[in-house]
Amino acid sequence: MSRKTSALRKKAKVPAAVSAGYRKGEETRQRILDAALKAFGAASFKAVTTRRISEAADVSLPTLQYYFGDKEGLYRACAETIVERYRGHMAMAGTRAAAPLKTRCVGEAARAQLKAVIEALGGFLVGSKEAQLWTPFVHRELRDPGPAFEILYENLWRPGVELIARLIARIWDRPDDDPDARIRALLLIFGLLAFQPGRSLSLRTMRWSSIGPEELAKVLSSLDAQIDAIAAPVST
Amino acid sequence: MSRKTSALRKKAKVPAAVSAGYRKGEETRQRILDAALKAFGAASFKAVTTRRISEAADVSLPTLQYYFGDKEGLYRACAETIVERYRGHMAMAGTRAAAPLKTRCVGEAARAQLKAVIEALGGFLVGSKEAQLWTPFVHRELRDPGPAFEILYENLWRPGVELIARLIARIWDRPDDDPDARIRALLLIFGLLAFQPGRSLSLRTMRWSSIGPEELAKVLSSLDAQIDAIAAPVST
DNA sequence: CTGAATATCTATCAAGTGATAGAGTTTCTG
DNA sequence: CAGAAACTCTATCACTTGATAGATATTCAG
Repeated sequence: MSRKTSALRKKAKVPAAVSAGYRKGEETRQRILDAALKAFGAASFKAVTTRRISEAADVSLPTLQYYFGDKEGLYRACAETIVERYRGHMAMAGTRAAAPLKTRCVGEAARAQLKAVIEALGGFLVGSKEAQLWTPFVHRELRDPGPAFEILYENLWRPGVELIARLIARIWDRPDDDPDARIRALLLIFGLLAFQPGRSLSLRTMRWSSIGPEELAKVLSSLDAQIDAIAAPVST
Repeated sequence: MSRKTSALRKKAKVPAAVSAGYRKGEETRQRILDAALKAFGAASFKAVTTRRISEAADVSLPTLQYYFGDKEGLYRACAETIVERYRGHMAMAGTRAAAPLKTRCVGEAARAQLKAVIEALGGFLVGSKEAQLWTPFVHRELRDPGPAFEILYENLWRPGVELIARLIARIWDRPDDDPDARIRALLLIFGLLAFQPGRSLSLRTMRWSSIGPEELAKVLSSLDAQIDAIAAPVST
């Protein structure tokens, strides 16, 4: 009877795998997912072939279909996995960051919080080995929306932007959904993204050979300066 | 004998077309190029099929090979075309912007220049109908380098970053190649890019239905504020 | 230990892809 | 008006790709 684990498996035609009773191929499923994550991180949906993934995962081609229905299902599963793992990674920083929103922190307190959030985000994006892998996937999908857009937008992008926009709004002592704060948040985040999705460009521009703690520190310092300089806009 | 027009045509096996003496299919070549530009703008290299391009250009498949050798040649030709047309579009702003570098403009003068450049760039990226088309192409290629990376990097990215970095350096009265200025330039440019390559994300975030003159003005206003806030960094 | 559910494999398919061969058609030079 | 060069087309190939069929192996509850 094999009940589907989580969400509906695309066409549900082959709910397959990871049933209730006994499992063992769960490991296989994970192996495939890892290979897919790496592959889709490195190239576009079309450019990645299911065959190569199956080879990397050391399974036979049909095994992919068995576990994920079709290529798109696998792709979607990757997005879900990223969201899950991201939550794990940012748990600490996330808690530390979401809290002050409930609190009545404004002005300088918000500014400090914002710096902390940016630092955490920067540290994750640049420092984490896994992020290195997902980032291309996430941004490729976000920039030209595909089957996984909604998942990533709702669970990664939106919460992130929302958080930062609110903190900026608090610095200005404005309502949480202030449009100017949103713009500012976008500018800030995309700036940071220069050093991850845009890493290859930044490396060349800066004549760095890699972005380590030292380089990251310089970037964060620049971002801090930018945050320090955030003052209430002239008009709305 | 048909001598090749410009650069070596990939394998030069089929230098073809656009020879010296008489031509007429130059128009066809252009038609193909336009179709390819649009196609490669909308999807990745792999995702675009030469057939679809040929259909859009209303020619037969082999015609593409005749003019551009192979798919990659066509792709490269697109990059070259973008560079050319970009030069045309930014001629005024470019001249207006490159001049002050020779001049001994510093401090506030440089700041004003920087604003002008950003405004010009923003206006082009968001306003121009063509930019709408190229931007995805350019950034996809720049973010994960393909056959056209060098062309685009050297002719679009590098000059742009260089210009802006220098202007920032002048605001600080620092040497032209100041690393902090470079970082700042990257942050600034990527921020602006939020509203073009990252357009779909920004639209959703801002709850805008499009980015017209009104929206652009708000973005530029925010960028201006950011430029106004550029003060010499604490340390190097 | 047995048998049903699960897991995985070896072909094999049908569709689509980039590219070429080679024959016609048009276009301009002399 | 030749006739050579440029242009464009109709097949057709060789190959890749995602997916399925159907047999086989594995696993675990009882």
